[in-house]
Amino acid sequence: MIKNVHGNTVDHLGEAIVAGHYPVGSSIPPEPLLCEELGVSRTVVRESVKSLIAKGLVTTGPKVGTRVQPSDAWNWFDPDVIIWQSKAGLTPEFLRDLQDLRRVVEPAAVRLAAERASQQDIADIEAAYEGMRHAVFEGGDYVTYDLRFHQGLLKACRNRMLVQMSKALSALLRTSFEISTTRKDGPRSSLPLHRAVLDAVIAKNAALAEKAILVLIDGAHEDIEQVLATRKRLPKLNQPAPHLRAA
Amino acid sequence: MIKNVHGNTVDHLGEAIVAGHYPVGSSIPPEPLLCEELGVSRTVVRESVKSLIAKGLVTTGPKVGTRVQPSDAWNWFDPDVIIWQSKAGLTPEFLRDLQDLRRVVEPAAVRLAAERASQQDIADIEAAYEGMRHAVFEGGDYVTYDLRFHQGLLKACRNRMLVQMSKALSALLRTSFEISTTRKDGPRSSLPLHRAVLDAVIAKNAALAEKAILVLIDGAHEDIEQVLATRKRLPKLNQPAPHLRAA
DNA sequence: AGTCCTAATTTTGTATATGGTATTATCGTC
DNA sequence: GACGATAATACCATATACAAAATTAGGACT
Repeated sequence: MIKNVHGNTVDHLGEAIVAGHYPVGSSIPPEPLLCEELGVSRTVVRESVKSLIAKGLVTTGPKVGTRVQPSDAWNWFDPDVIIWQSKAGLTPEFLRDLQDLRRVVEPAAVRLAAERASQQDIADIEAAYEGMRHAVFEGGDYVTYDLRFHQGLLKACRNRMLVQMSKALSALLRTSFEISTTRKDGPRSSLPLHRAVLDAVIAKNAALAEKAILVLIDGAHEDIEQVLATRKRLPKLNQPAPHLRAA
Repeated sequence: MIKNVHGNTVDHLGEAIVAGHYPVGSSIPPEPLLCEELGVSRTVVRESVKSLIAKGLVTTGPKVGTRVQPSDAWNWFDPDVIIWQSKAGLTPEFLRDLQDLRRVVEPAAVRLAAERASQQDIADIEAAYEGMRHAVFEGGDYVTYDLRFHQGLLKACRNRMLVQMSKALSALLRTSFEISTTRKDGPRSSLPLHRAVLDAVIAKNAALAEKAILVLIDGAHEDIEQVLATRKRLPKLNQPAPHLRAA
């Protein structure tokens, strides 16, 4: 799990900031303190902070310190930021935002995919579907293939920005999929829905594909809400603060 | 224009990479070379490279050097990356991707805005519209208010991810607006279209708002294509290579 | 006593030097 | 000719020194 000092430091600081351990607008401990706190050199701290700046999480200035930016200032499509957010905990607001985004992006993307998908794109999606089917009936990693399915759809748009969004969505969807698939019959029941989307894309029927994926998205959201409702601990979980120490 | 050594170095390297000055998959000059080439210390180079890693433009490794990643690996929603791409030149592919994205995001966003916009949101958009009107009839910076108008619409969705997208789109739209508004009657003719969108949002008529903004988007795209057609120099401009030296 | 200007302090910004480590390539041996 | 050890390369990490900038405090003047 250990990679290098820099990566670990960035992750540690990023998680802490996203989790809200440092109040927004205020300064995080100055560099020397972070050094001995994390047991790394100042160079590493500085390079890590530069990475955080690049992701929009903080700003720096002489004497003013390193201030954490308000949450709507940072790059929500950065995979790292999304992973940190997922680790910090899935707030209801976060899930609602994600659901909005899916409903905005995926239907439109599927329309484009239906128009533009190449043979190779369709083959990739088909392979992902096969993986899902295999996982349901004979065991395997369902989530990975589910992700690949949706990524394949986004890739089929042949649009760099939508592909980028698929990368960001992947990090988002992984966490939500892992929740929604805890429903015992979730994967099995969603399988035909995926099939419907794929068939519509193959048939180049944009309208039908859009309709099919909307069913899929809303179903997944419903699953998540049900799962969250059953495992509900706190009605309001703003800072779940798992505070796991990254030794 | 000069800010600090780090920012300039990041910009310089970022622009060079996005502009394609370094072949994809190959290595950029090793750190010592970059130091004397840019006239900065290794510390700055290393911190800058860390920023580029954070934006997904490069990967590093001992001995392998700093390799530029394929273009579909970097964070296209990072404002910096988008600005660099805009500086490097607007390729037809880039404009097509942008047009796709606008058609995907903005109509859906306007639907949400029509449902959720608060009084403050509407007031902000109204103010932006007023700025546009003023710019048209009495002179002023049209593009800035045009941007603010569209940003206001995205903000009205009350969704952090869509807000993030509005930031990215802003960088994109600024360049395209600056092109499309060179058409003498462009702003004047698009003014009523903006008004129609805003009115539909105020009336909470989601369907109408969506229809109105589609007209707006397609009109803008048409303007851009016409302008590009008249100022066409090269049919294929992959690497405009302005190669401006950031002294 | 209040206000403004100046200076000191704190914290980040920049530069340089040094040793370590991992990867790759080359050379030698089997 | 193929495999393994060695050497070179380039990033990884640390330590130190100095500069720049902004805040804060103190002092002087009104």
